Amino acid sequence: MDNITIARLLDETAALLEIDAADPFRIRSYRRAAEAVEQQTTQLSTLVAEPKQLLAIPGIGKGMAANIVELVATGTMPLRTELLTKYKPTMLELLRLPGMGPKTVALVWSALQVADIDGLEAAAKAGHLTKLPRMGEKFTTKLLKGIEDYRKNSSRFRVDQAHDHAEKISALIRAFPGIETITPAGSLRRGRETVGDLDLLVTGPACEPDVVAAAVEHVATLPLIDKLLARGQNKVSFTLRNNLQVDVRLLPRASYGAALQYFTGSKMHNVALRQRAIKRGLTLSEYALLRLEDNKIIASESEEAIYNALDLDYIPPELRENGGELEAAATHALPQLITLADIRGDLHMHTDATDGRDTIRQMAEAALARGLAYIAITDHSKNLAMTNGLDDARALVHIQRIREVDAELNDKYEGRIRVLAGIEVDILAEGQLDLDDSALAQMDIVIASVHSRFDQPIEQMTDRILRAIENPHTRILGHPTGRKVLSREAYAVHIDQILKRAAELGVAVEHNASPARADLNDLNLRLAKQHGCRITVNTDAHATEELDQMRYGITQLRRAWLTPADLLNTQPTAAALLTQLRPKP
DNA sequence: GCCGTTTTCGGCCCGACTGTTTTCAGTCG
Repeated sequence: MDNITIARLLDETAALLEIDAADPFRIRSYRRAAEAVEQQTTQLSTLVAEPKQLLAIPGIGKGMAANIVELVATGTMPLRTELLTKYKPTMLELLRLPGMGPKTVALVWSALQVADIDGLEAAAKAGHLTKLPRMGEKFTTKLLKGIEDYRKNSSRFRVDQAHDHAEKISALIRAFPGIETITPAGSLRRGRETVGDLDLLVTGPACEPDVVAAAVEHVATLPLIDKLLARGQNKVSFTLRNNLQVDVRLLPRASYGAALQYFTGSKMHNVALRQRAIKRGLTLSEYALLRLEDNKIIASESEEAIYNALDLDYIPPELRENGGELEAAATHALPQLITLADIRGDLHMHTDATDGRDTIRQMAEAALARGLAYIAITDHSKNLAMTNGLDDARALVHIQRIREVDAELNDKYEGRIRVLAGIEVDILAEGQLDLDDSALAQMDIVIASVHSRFDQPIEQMTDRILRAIENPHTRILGHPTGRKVLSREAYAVHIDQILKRAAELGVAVEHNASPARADLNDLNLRLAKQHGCRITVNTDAHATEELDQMRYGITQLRRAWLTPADLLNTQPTAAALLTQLRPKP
């Protein structure tokens, strides 16, 4: 049993305890243990013979160590087994629906014997829920919408998770001699926020037709395969334990480019490309670009050769959506897309002063190691009580500390990294910020973000954000997307008004690189560019390694055709950046 | 259930917002 599975089972147990109305602190220790297990780099299953080593992990005590030993030995543990006799495992899924917490899940179970999503939907439609305490018309409507959204999204995986799986699988495949290149294709390569399944294209000497069978055998017997779906001459399909489907194709060098092009898509881009080929007397397939009259191979080894043979500049995968990229490539008018190296600073991150894990200095040095020239430390303000958010007094002490670290590092690294002092303030219901102007006046960067749910009337939410950006201290509007309670259409109207006003005021709009916030980001970026907004891409990191999430932000920016000039934090220095922000009042 | 001790048990991140209330429980961040 691997750490991920142990963590999942502990987390599930926590959820079941919640439904069982157990001691909240006991629940929390199961959650914390799950997190701790997930972060471990060594497999705990190799440590169970030495429980002392388990106890060394913070958050794992005697009881939890016994649980882990039991899990590894038997696949389950007594508490979990006991809870599962009282409740159904499908109830865990109900907790993922908006408005459904442990109390409500327990209620519909005891009152209606409803334990899964289909049953809940039926009960809602039949009007059975309104008979229950605290559940009325509005709740039912919202719930049905939530179920619809959940079904739409639950079969897809977030890009960062898909990326991690791709890395893990690739490492295992690469262990086979004669494998040289493994590239994830499909929507992952195009930089979509979510992917349906994972396409891995593999090539190298071991993939040539006469020897490929051995490599196929290696792939079909990988240890992480849950269900083997299909196994052909050069293709293996399987699912992982989390139901992610993986298609691995082993291809000879000669047709690798054509295959990469074909399986990267998108479908619409490929259709348009094949039409272009036919007009030129050529035909494009997953094997090669051929001349129709004599089947002569024109190009197949590389994507560049294929695009060039069709009189096109090379089109980066992120643009392949049939959204004008073919026309632009034909006239040498493709934009010089932003790259990770263009990003010089990151303006949104947290430290151990609130809900981050690392110190100001650690964050700064990690940023320097990633080639950044400046960062802003922007911890939470007091309204986010659960994060230990800063009140005015603590915020002022904190920026004092930031300035000290900035001075120290400025000396130590000769100005190669600068640390700006900031705060991420919360936007309250009436649109006011939750710290005093006198404190905000001391900050280099004030990010105003909504943290509550987007389920109040949308006009009210729009109004709330508009008021917040009118505050002259607001320099950046943080992660404007909220949670996915809104329809795309309603969100478009809402964000359009906000971005228009932000552009007028000179308030920058944040593109949050964290994949957890990726919903609706494409709309934000398109409209922001349209309105001439200043855009900044930030990680919102809570630990040093989360600074690496910048790469996901970059692909989304590339998908929106953004160039370095479209972004604020491509400015070379902190001083240059500050001149680009809305002036302090 | 974990932790750090006053080594035996008390403390453990808290407050805004919603819907259905008629004074608040539940969810969420």
